[in-house]
Amino acid sequence: MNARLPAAAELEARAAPLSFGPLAGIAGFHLARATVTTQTSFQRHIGAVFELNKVEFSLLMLVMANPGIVPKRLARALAVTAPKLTLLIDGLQARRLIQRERNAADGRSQHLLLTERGRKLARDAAAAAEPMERELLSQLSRAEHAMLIELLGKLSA
Amino acid sequence: MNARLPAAAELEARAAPLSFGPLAGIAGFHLARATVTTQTSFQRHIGAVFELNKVEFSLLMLVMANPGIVPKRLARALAVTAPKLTLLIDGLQARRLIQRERNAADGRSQHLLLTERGRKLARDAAAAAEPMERELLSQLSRAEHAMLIELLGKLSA
DNA sequence: TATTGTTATACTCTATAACTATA
DNA sequence: TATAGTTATAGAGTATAACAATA
Repeated sequence: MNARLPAAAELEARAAPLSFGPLAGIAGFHLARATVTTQTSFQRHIGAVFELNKVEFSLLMLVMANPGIVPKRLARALAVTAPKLTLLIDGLQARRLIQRERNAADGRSQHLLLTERGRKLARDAAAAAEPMERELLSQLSRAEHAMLIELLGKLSA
Repeated sequence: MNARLPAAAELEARAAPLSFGPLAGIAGFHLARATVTTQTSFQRHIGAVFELNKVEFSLLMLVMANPGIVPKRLARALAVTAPKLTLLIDGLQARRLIQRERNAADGRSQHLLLTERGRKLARDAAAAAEPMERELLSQLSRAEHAMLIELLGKLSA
């Protein structure tokens, strides 16, 4: 026995390697595992720094890239329900990062825009995403990274 | 205007295509989007049929492939906390799908095993995963599917 | 009547700490 | 004193239905 290892790590090292069984061929399972890695990385590079969760970050990026986007479209792009989106927008608006604007032609709908503060934070957060992706590139070559994104795109099309 | 389209779909068709902006190059964003697809497919092929959520399914697969596995290891493999795992095991045990067994050598730990019912359900659910993956293969070639799993594996390593 | 967005409510998931029983 | 697992509790995320305003 190796006395330098704590009990749990020792047991782990001795144990038979974990078998994935039928999960080995299931894309969704590997997707979920990979998400743990990207989520941890996101949290460190962006989440903790800008006090944004993954969906809030994506929301800001989409409003930045599509100024005036209507909530309905955003809800679908982010795969969140309308009530959840209302709360998300409420929160970001309370932080003065985005603002709602009434649609003059149709009083039911609204347009979303970044405030000046929101634009600055969105730019900074987008910049912080670069080292985050570089970190992932340490496990993937640049070609693999591009290939991964392409394949994932085919799945969500 | 095309009167056959409902208003929302019509507006959507007319709107500028959604720009991903900086999200376009962020693997985690595409991971989240692809997960929507795999999750929907999982729900239809397995979740609804066997009344299992994603984690319960993975748990059964891992216990099937690694009989006698200890909860601690399972918690890490599934990326769930120990308290959550307790509740998951409670639920599956109440359905008589898995059983806990005390470790004779160390009374603190336990081993997990499928019951006869659990084995049958796990086999059936694993079989149902095949058409599910075939459905994904309709959007990906077999080579792309294998490549995707390999790349995801590198991310979670 | 249908649609956009909101409010209300309940349910699940997740995270932390405190506890037990064993070692 | 440390570890495996459990219980308790609070917080966040998610889903549904019911609603108000507008079309």
